[in-house]
Amino acid sequence: MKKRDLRIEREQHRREENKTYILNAAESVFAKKGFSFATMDDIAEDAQFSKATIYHYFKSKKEIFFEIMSESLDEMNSELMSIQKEKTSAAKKLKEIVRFTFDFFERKQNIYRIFLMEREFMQKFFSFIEEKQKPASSKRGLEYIKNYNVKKKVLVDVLHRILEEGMKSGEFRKMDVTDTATAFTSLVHGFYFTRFWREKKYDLEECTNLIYSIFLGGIKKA
Amino acid sequence: MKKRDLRIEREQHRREENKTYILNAAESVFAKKGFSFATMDDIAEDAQFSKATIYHYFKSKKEIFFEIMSESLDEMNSELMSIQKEKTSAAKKLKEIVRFTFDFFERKQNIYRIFLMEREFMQKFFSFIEEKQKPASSKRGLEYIKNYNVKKKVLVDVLHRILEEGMKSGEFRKMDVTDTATAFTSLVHGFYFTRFWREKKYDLEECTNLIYSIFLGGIKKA
Amino acid sequence: MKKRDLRIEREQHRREENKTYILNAAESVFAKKGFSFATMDDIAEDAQFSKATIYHYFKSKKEIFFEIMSESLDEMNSELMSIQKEKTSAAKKLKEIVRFTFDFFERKQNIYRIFLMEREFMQKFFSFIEEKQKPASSKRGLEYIKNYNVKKKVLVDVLHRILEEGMKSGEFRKMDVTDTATAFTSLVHGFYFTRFWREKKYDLEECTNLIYSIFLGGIKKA
Amino acid sequence: MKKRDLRIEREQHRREENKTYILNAAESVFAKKGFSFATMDDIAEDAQFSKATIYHYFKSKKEIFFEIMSESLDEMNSELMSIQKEKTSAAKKLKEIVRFTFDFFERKQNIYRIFLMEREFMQKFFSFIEEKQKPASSKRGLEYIKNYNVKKKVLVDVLHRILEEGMKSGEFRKMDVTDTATAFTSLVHGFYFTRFWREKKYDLEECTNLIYSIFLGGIKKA
DNA sequence: TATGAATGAGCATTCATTCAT
DNA sequence: TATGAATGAATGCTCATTCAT
Repeated sequence: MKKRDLRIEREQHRREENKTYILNAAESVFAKKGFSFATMDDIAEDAQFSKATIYHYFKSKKEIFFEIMSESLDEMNSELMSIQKEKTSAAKKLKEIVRFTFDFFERKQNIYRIFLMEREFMQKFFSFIEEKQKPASSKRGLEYIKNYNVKKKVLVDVLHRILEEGMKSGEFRKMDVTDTATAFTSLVHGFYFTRFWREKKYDLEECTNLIYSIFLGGIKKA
Repeated sequence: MKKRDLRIEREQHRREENKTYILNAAESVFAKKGFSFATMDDIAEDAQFSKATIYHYFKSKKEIFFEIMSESLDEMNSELMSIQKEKTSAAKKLKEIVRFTFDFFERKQNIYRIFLMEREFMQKFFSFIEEKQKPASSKRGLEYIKNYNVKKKVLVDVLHRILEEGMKSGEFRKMDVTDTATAFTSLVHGFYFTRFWREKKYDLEECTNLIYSIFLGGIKKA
Repeated sequence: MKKRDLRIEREQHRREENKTYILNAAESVFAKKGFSFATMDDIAEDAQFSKATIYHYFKSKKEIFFEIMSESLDEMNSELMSIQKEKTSAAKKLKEIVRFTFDFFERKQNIYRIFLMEREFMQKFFSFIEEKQKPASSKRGLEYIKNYNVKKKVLVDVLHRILEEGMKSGEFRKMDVTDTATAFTSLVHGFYFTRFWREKKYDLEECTNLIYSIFLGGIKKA
Repeated sequence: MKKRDLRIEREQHRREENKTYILNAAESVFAKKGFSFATMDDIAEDAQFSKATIYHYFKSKKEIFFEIMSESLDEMNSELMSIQKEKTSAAKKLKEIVRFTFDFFERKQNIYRIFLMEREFMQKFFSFIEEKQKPASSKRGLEYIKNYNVKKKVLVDVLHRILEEGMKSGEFRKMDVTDTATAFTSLVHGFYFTRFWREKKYDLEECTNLIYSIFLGGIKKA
């Protein structure tokens, strides 16, 4: 009995492991080539499996992509929630978020970029790719979006809560929380996005400090 | 002689006109479908020319895309320089830039998005698409990039000058100009990029004010 | 003006000619391999065009197949109608139909076989192939079927009219026309279908006589 | 010893049972989808076994198909021989054969259709499918064909004998037996084959009577 | 024995680009 | 100049069959 259980467990473990290999390979390929330029052959080669085997584990290229996005969001969410629970000032939490975000983006590279452009991407994704396919998969697309929106919500909530804390504690001036959160996100994500635009390169510490200081203090002379 | 000149001139004029038709059609198609999902057939249909004719005016899909980007940059540059020349405070100029940028992005839609993601896109574009093709076109790619960098420089310079003005005049506190310009660009572009992320939608005036106020004053309680 | 017209005409002629080449190639391939085993590569190779060119002329493998069936029906119909108009006895007309049918089948080979099994084939064809595709093409499928049924009707009508003539003229005994036509069709088509079953092979004259004699006189001793 | 025998017997029995399950499942799938559209996955799912298990019992999709055909032939043969042994008139035996055949076809549906088209199918089957494979399996194909021809012979023989009986007894007029048997088979099978062609549907009794009456009496006025 | 995993060989279809007129 | 025709090279996905446990 035990033996059997163990074997099944081991099998399942291997299955999970293989899925992970494929997901990693795919992430790397997507990052290098973007969604449409990445081919299943690329992914298969990178994962060292045959193309057909990839289809054993995932239904389609799309599914692989969504899986990657979903896992990234999970990782991000868990870290953000742990930052929010820390017992420090709101300002420090904001700074931590900036630092974590840059670090995370760096690790996740282009994947996260695609994910942030979402609506445009999704739009294209669903209205273009799916419209050409069986209506059945459209539903699947909607599921992904729903699932995805839920996860995204966490990120927004954490930010709102920290800003509220800071206003209550007097660290921050009273402002509309949503607007402020919007500006914060814009600044952080925008900094990452536009990084290739710049001549000057910033390391993690530098950019954290720059963003933090501008967001806190603005540029106006007191 | 004169007659001949006129004929050539007329011919050239027609040629320019046709190029513009195609460029407009392509812009609309790219905006709707993105670069890779847009097909030459789409563009040809939209422009009401045959596909082969498109190739009489442009060497490739890529060239069309670069042409569009290049023209957008020209338009942007001319406007930014005229803002810079205005005889108002640096703060007001900054606000004008914010407003113009949002308006411009709105008009250019996805095209500008692609353009802003540039390096990532270019990277993919050149290292990936071109590497598979005749080395000849790589040179062409480099030309595009050079031409493009020159135009981009204008944009950065304008910003630097305005910030310097503001610091000199005492409107802004003394900061590193490059860093501050970077933060400004990040905030503005980031705000535009992440717009699909948000539940709340902002109109031109609202977002101009929000960005301007955060950038000027920060969030810290004085 | 004339020149231009001629050129256009010639062009169109060439187009028609190419379509015919492809159709012939496809007919031969379908005949040899059947619908599902026939590949577009086979057809392209046989037609001496690139696969992509085939798609220039026809939307899909399916469309090619339907085109072939449709043209076959047209040919058959025009011949049957001309037989019906002849000024001979009903019995002779029947014999002519038998002869023509065998000859036609021989020329059209397996294509006609597929076409005769129709409902089974179509059923499979539409419910299986199409269900996997965009709903749009289902409509196209229906159009084909409608068009096809109309053409089929001609064949049935001709037979009915000849049998009625024969009964009126006293050549045939009074029977239900529909039933008799059914039996006739069954016998003729059945003879062709089961030909591979048999050891003994029949030439056109032999089988025409056999079928004609059995159908007219039965096997019962008077 | 005895124990061992029982175990082996039981094992073999189970094996036979499983084969039957699979064959039934396959028959149903082939009937619904035809040979090429039926996938081993379909069959495995229907049989509630894993695909690999199917391969434990049968060498290939082809083998499954031939097994089904072979069993059908056995069933048909045993019934036909029992009809031939009945002590009635040749005419009545013919009618019984018509009735049985329609009933049998109805039960076997598309399977029998495929089987009747045999040569065309086989042709495709062997010259096309097999030629691409190891020559070894070609031999296997030949075995199938041989085995199959033997079984088919029974069917032909029964018919010949009945017709001879009828001619001897004076029920039927003197005709070439082979030709007459050919016509009979053509009529019966043809009637079944072309059934989807018809608007009017016939039940078992109706079509038995129609075919019987035409075959016996022909359509000519006495 | 039974099965999940793995795969090679295909296949219909698409698309940027070139060619001939 | 303008265009219909032609095509090579992909591309996502499928499936009968084999393998390892």
